[in-house]
Amino acid sequence: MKTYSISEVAKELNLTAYTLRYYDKEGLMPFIERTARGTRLFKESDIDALKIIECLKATGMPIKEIKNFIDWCSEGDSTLQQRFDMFMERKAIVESQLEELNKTMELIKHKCWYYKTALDSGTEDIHKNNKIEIPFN
Amino acid sequence: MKTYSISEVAKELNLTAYTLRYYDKEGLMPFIERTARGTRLFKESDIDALKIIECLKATGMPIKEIKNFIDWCSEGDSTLQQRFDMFMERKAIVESQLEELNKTMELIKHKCWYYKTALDSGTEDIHKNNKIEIPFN
DNA sequence: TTCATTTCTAGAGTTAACTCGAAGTCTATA
DNA sequence: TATAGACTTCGAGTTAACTCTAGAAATGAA
Repeated sequence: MKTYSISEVAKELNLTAYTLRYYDKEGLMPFIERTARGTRLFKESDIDALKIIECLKATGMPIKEIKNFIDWCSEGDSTLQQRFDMFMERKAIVESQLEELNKTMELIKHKCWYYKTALDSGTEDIHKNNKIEIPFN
Repeated sequence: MKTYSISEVAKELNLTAYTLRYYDKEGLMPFIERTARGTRLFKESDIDALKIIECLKATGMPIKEIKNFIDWCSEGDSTLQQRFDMFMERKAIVESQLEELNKTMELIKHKCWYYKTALDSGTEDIHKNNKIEIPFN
């Protein structure tokens, strides 16, 4: 079975080897095998697991909570409910993050328009005293 | 003109007074007026400006960069182009954040399905050796 | 008037997530 | 055989963004 070195994995996941060792130190990678000399050997399935970890990080989950999930995975079927609940909770969180980010986008777009019209007229004063019609707010 | 105390503003924006003072210390609020005794007096327009600051923070912009923008605002029309460019750049950044977050959502949804089916059958083994058809990946 | 509450500043402390340096080992090539 | 480069651990250092403490001063209610 093909294995990968820490720097190969780091490159693939756009992380550094330092970061991967830090994750290991924090208990996120109990499944990684080692050579007799202690060098980490990453399998394809380990890279997949790291992608899940990156996914959870992307939802803003702190590393200590991700570790709980990893521990549940090691404990087997008795923790299926916790793991399901966790992902359902994450889903709700990402939904509200998307909502928030869409609101942010609307405001940013409004500002783009605001500065575009200001640039066109040469001054921000165009937006004072109702000198221009505002299409949205 | 109605004014607000620091704790009133903190409450409205879901921040703490500590955080607002920290923003002020970092130069994000050069426009806030003070009483003769030094107490901050927030106007409606100050709250609006703080909402823009929160919006920029929501895009992941660090406070030092937000300060640059605040400084440009104080400099007047000569910085309109920089400010326009900045918001256009933020727009591109939020677009890619939305894209990323949508991908994250897909993976999370997949995991919800994965654990739902595992729970239904009582074991995660259902997902080993093609025992179940995977609708997406 | 006394007591609680709120404000202020300066500066110290906290936390998460890296990020790196030092010192040592192992392997592959010149 | 030596020497460059990748790997290891341990522990220290960094950074951003708060978060709080201390001590002083003002304000408002009982």
